[in-house]
Amino acid sequence: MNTDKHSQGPKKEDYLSHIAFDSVIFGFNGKQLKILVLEYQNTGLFALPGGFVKRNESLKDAVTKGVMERTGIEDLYLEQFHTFGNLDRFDSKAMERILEMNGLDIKAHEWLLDRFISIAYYALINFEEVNPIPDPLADSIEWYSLDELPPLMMDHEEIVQKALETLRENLDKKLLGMNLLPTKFTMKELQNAYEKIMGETFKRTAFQRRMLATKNLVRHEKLFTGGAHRAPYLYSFKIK
Amino acid sequence: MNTDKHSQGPKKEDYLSHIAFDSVIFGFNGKQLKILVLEYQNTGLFALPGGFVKRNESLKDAVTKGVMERTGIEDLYLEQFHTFGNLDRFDSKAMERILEMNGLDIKAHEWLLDRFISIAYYALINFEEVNPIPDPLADSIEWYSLDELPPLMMDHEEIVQKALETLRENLDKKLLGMNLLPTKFTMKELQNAYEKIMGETFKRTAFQRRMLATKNLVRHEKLFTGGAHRAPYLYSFKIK
DNA sequence: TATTATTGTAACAAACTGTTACAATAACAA
DNA sequence: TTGTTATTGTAACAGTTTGTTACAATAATA
Repeated sequence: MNTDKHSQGPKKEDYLSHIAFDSVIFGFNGKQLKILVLEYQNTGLFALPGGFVKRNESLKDAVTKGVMERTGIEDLYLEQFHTFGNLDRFDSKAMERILEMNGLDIKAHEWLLDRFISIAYYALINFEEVNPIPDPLADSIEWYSLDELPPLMMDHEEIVQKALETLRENLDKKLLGMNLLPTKFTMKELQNAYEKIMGETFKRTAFQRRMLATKNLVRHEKLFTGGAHRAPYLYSFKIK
Repeated sequence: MNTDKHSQGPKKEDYLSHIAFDSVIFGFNGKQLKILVLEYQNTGLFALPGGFVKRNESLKDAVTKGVMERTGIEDLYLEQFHTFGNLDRFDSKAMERILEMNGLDIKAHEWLLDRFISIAYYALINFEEVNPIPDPLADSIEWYSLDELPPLMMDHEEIVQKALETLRENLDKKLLGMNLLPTKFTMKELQNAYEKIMGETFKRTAFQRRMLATKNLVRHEKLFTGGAHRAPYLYSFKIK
């Protein structure tokens, strides 16, 4: 029996039909904000990492497992932000091409060509801690800056936009405890994260005061980088 | 051929399997905040109005149509707030009972006993403008205050909680143009709506100043109610 | 010990919020 | 007409938060 990854795709009977998930995985390294995009084998098609929900697993578990398989990270910040259910959101031609280029039998995977409703989640991680792993059907997975995204298939660009909007709305409430930054970080790194996500700049002093006023930061030792200037303190988020 | 409403339920082939929607329909009349709850025929089971998505209609259209069928309102404020996908969220025994009590053949409707993922929306309407219409399978649909809800089936109480949380978070951003209030309303009615939704009281003068500062209200003529006191102005939301 | 680049805070002003006070009504009664 | 009562619309003041500028406190290096 051929167990090569190209010999068999997801089996219809294992999954809930018509239901998919997509994930917008935001990565930050103290300087740049990027997202993970995968490219399907020989098709020139770019897409968000996604998957299907097994009949015997919860939606949340399916997404957690899916994102873990791409990033290797088990304990990440995941937030559901929207479910996409337009009629025009599935492109059976593209899916057919992906199956074909992966040597998968189209008849056996016909259920994948049907209409899907997709529940979208975003994740936040520090991309320097991650070695992304491609989808079984994809041959590459790469970090892309938001302003240098390749054209994404189906409605995936709309999904990214909505993810960014939601992240911006939630930033003040939910940046805490998330993994976008290393455990300990400087105020400048935190400000960079805010600025890259919000797409605007902040005054250093006001930003510092606002962050400290939240009482959600713990101050640690100073960070000596070798620069000829006063060393900044390191901070971490309080676990609530 | 029997066309009685009890003779046939939704047909499997018309709908996307495993996908449902539920709606939390908030109503306000200037004084009280309520939601619509329906009771299934002879079962003692209470539930949120919901439905399924046809294969050839968008998710949004399905929900809009569903809510319209219960309320008669075509043009309402609808917002998707969460998708519920836990394993324990479907109770096939309850569904079986509902089918049975409606004289529907269980075999023919077996797909309804399977696992469903539900996309939840909330709607905002002025409940004095509405004559709720029961589900084909339900025998009553009634307005209930949030603090006097009957026990709801499955995870519907959790859905209501999450709807209320989301509504509270969105109130300042999205109260505008919604139909919770009549087109023209007094500042007191607006304050009542805010207080009932947020579950807290506000100082009259500060509330009035805050609302006027948003620049989203248009002032109209005064409202003479016959009360022995200065008459309040009427306001409406600016259409943006 | 001076120089340079940053960081941490203080100080002041401007904007926003909370609270109190009070004048301006509508309806009604004397 | 003129009080009386209940409620509404604003102004005034205080307290709090936010924006801006200024400046002292370092780390490394010359």
